Amino acid sequence: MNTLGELERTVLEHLWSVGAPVTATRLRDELTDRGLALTTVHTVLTRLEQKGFVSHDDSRPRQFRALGTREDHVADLMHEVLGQAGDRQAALARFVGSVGDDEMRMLRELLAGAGNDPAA
Amino acid sequence: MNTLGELERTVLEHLWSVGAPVTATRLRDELTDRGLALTTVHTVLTRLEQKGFVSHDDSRPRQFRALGTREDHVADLMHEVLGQAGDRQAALARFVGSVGDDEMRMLRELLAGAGNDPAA
DNA sequence: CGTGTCTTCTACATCTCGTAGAAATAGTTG
DNA sequence: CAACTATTTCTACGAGATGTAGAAGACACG
Repeated sequence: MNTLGELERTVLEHLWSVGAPVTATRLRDELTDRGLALTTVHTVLTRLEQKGFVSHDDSRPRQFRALGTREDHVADLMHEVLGQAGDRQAALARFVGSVGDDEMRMLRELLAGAGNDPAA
Repeated sequence: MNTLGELERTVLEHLWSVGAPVTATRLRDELTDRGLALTTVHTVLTRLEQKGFVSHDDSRPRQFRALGTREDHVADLMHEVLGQAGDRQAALARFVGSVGDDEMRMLRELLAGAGNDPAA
């Protein structure tokens, strides 16, 4: 399922935050703290691509970009997780029951906005 | 995070569905399809215990039980996942936006029931 | 065409997980 | 209590995932 390693997540996180296509070199330079070799970055990017999180064009210094946003990804994961529950309603209930006040308000607004016609 | 292997999940799933403490022997017998050795079951139970999902008493044929329910677990995971989002609201929005009508209704009811005082 | 860069291949160490044998422990029964 | 059987704990190993990168191949530029 959520099969992403530490480094993979870090790299993907960067791609998400940058929001635009970037080169492997640039990624390596922005992750200086880890002192990674350029090839390492490439390997990770390739794996992320195989997993469907990233894609690259064929321009010379290859440009890598994330497919989808972090929020989309999180929403997807939430659905996957919810799918594991035997009783979805019970799980949702506990989830909703344990969100903070802020989020609770937020949810109400969101639900108010979404197609709110019981008899569509 | 959600670090549970296939077999680990299966066993935990069983513990959840049984709802009561069970012995390793019984677990092995209920998972006949996998033809597991009793020691394998023990190993898995031990690992699940180390991960905080299971506990056992010290009666002779040890009784293992799941800590928490499946729904609680799912709710927890949803929170963990949501925590990964940079913009929680955006993530929640996408999540809510992609739930089916049934779930949507369900959510409305849940929110209606929960402490609904905007100015507590 | 040579040189530095970028990309792809290949490799390896570590960790997790499935799986279980061997050894140690503890009741059970004569 | 001794022999036996059921349990539990230790230890191990193979496969797959992930972090990490060297070596080799492909390219553009002067």
